[in-house]
Amino acid sequence: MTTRLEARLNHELQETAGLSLADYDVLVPLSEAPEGRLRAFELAAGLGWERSRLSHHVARMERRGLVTREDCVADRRGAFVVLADRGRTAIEEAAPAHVESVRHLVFEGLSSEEVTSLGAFTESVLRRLEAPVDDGGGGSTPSGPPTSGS
Amino acid sequence: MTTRLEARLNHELQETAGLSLADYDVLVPLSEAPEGRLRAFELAAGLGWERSRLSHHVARMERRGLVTREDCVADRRGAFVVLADRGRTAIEEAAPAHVESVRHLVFEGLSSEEVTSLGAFTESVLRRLEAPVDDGGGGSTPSGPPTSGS
DNA sequence: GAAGATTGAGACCTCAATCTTT
DNA sequence: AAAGATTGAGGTCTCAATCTTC
Repeated sequence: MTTRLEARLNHELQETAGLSLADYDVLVPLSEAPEGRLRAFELAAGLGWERSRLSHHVARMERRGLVTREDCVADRRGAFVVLADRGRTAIEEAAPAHVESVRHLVFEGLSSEEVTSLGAFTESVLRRLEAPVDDGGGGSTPSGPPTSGS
Repeated sequence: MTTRLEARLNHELQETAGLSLADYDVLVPLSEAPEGRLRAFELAAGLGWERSRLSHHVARMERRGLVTREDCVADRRGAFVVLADRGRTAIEEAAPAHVESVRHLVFEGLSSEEVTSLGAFTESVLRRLEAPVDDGGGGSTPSGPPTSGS
């Protein structure tokens, strides 16, 4: 279900403003940041993305004129991702319809209690995902130290 | 959340039996089908996949010896996807741990009413996704017959 | 022409290696 | 050595042709 939902939202954004869902996810925090700039690692962490993914994605977005990259002077290893005019325009045009679409497809007809319990559910799954991997199926190792292998 | 959940399940399957989640999804219906054979279009429809996606994926799985393709004699346009021995072995080895993993990560601690209402939620979203796209943002078409076009 | 299937191009994501700076 | 970031390779998915058969 979530796969199809994302596909649908992706297509709507594509037709509305020529953005993918991933583009949208990148543009939102940028548009809310002071001066439309964020350090790459902060952006990646906020999105829960790998650095590498952000780097590739920003490269593609840069080619399309949605964002720019700038070197960071304070920490010369670092880089900023900066919202470009085209990016600002695109996100401002896309946002209202996208928000309404999510409301309609996902939240319509849900009571606020249902929304709350849905939120609690996703939180509980996320907690279990953060928890250390306890090997799931093997079963035969009683309680020894984790085998470092493979 | 679903993205991370899928990533986790994907990794566990990979380490358990060298399968991706998509491989698993293909192998399950095959292993339940008579003689381990299904027409490609049935398999695709059952999975909710595009034909093209299935074709690419089956090609990769065939290289790894998990499935085979056979021409259909009754309808010479068609093709069967056939479960190979390696595929049968892989799915039988992977299934128990995978099922347990899903149970643990997703359903653990949920009451049966919560499971029911979660199911109802996903169904209602799916229904809205099936429903004709009503254009979301434009708003200027009053109420005419649905435009037949794309 | 429509249905079943395949193919190639392009976008996307992950992993491991790499480079620079701290 | 560790942190920030980039790069290339390889797997994956979508879209738009294409091919064959109905």
